[in-house]
Amino acid sequence: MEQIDSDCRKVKVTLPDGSAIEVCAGTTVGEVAAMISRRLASRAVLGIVDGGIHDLQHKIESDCDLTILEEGDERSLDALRHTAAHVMAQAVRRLFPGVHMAIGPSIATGFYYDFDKEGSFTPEDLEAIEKEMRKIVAENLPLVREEVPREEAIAKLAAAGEVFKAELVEDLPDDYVSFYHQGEFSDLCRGPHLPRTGMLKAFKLLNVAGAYWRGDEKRPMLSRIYGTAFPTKAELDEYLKMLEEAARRDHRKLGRELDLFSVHDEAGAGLIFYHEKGAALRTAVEQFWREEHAKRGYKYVITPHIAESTLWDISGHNGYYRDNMYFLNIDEKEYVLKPMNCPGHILVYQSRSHSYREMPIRYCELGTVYRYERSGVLHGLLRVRGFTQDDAHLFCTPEQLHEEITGVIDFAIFMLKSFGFEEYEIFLSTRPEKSVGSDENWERATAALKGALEDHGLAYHVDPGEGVFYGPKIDIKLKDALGRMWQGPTIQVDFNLPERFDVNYIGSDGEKHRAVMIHRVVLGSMERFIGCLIEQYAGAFPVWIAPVQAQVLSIGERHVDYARKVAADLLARGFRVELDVRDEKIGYKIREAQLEQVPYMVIVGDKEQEQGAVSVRARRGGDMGSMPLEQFAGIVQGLIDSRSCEEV
RNA sequence: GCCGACGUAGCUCAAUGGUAGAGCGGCUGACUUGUAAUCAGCAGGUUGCGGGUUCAAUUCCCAUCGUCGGCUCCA
Repeated sequence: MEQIDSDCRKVKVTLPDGSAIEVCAGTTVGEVAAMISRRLASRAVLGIVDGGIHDLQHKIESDCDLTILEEGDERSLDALRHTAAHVMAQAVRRLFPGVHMAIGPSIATGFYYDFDKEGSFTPEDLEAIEKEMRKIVAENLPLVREEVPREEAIAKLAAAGEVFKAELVEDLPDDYVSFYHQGEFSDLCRGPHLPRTGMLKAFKLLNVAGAYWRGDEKRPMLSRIYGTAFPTKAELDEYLKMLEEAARRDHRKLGRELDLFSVHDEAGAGLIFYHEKGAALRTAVEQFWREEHAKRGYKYVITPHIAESTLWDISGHNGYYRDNMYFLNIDEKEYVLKPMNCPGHILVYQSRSHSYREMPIRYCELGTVYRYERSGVLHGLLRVRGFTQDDAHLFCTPEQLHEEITGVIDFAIFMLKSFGFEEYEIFLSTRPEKSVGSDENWERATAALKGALEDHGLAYHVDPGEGVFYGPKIDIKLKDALGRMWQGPTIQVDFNLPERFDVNYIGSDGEKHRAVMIHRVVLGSMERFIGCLIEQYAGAFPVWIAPVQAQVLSIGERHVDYARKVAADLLARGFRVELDVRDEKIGYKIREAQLEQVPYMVIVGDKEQEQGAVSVRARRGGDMGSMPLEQFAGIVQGLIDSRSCEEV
């Protein structure tokens, strides 16, 4: 144990095991680690001081709880990646001296750094940068924190031409800002960081991309390099393997391989053509959707795809949504290809008056809408220009709002669960600065949304002020194979359209009252949902939605008639069945059906033909042996009825 | 839309300025098949589309459409 200077001010440091040591005020976290053990000193990377994460060079000035984090600790991952970002920036500065740095944080999957560079980085540049990074790691430079007065920092950065960095400091409220130095490199940074560059063991630069400074398209376009880093090579390799695995699950790849859908240059970007199998999948989902809506008191309506511009003047879309709309000119009149279903549903509602006794009224429609999306954002099925919303509009009294919202959230969660989605995130967006509707209504609706989430015990994030101008909303975001989030179900309260269209009901007092409207989708859109579904199941759909539920395979020529009979029987029972009587070996046919992820292969040869039976092979379980056709049909029907993800 | 990469047979990918090739798939034939690929032959391309440079362009340049990775926005 180190000698403690007896006349220093003593502070008590409590360790996780409850023991405490006394050290002089000003002792660093790293020095405390060294007092505890030599091993800890060599492995320590960071310290948690009273819950806050700090560098080893952080000075302890008062009594505190301290946890020393060792290399590999999950809680040090952010710092590790942030350090990797600095090392990358240092490498870039060495190789491209004229380049200025913007911002370089750690992110959920790694880190990035934005640079202002003439031209952009090439893949060869990335290799060179990575090589230089390894050199910097080998140099094992210590990262040293320095506090600098704000104004001095701004002057220093401005003098160095680091305008982006200077701007960042301008926006910081503190009197002092911190810099981290490693060798010849220094960077404005809040920290914390690993103690030395040598502790960076496993990293990889992944790709380059353009990114606007501060995400603002009016500001300069910077070059962003993405990379990732892990405590160990094994973890990095595992992550890279996961990326490869994700690429295999990519719905665009599977969509082609499984013959589900396509897009065509001739037709235009972002427009989806469902092939027979994709359509079968979608139809299965839709059928379930319709049944569940009927059960919950929704009434299906059908509205036109185009409507005169005047309708969109009333709704206001012609103003604020115009950039996203497609227009048609017919007989010198302007028509709009509908970007939303709401005005149509309102017209249905408005076609006669409604009593409070009828409320709530729930109209639903699988309504296909078209929205202009900028070319750069299109993405397979997940972001398209023509899509079918699984839409519904609920008209209710203000008093019914809470119950309706609760019902919708319940419904949305039920739908996600039915399709095996367990991972999603919920966002509640509250009133923005510019909005319509009374304080009372906003409060009531926001409370209803919040209350419904809490009733369900659902964790959610609040996006303050991120609501739409017409009302608060809940968004549920689904993850794709790569973990990117896509908005699926959404529930939006609307105070605007009821005003614009004068949507009302007759109350018990015989007077007209303003109805409240809820827009909601419980899947999102069919396109996006199907896309997520493909990735969710990696193409191996549960039997109840599988495009082909069973494929009948004949062994030889003399079994063709029997195979046809079996297939016809299964078809008649309502199953989705395909027949393969090609002149091929059974192994070949099985392989093909297997690659297409058909849940059940029904194999018929001499034995089956004699016994009037079928031999069943499951895509997962393999050979299930011979059984009467009736029995097989029963198994499949059972799985369909229970919407089971498990297979026999 | 912006930044960058990419676009060759249905699919996956070769061909770095000199007449475009493979595997899989497709078609035809032979084999008559028992639980993840039988063999042989044949067909298939105005190299996304349009310009330009060149004696000559898949290859170099420009423009355009599309795809991919991001930025921004949204179901």
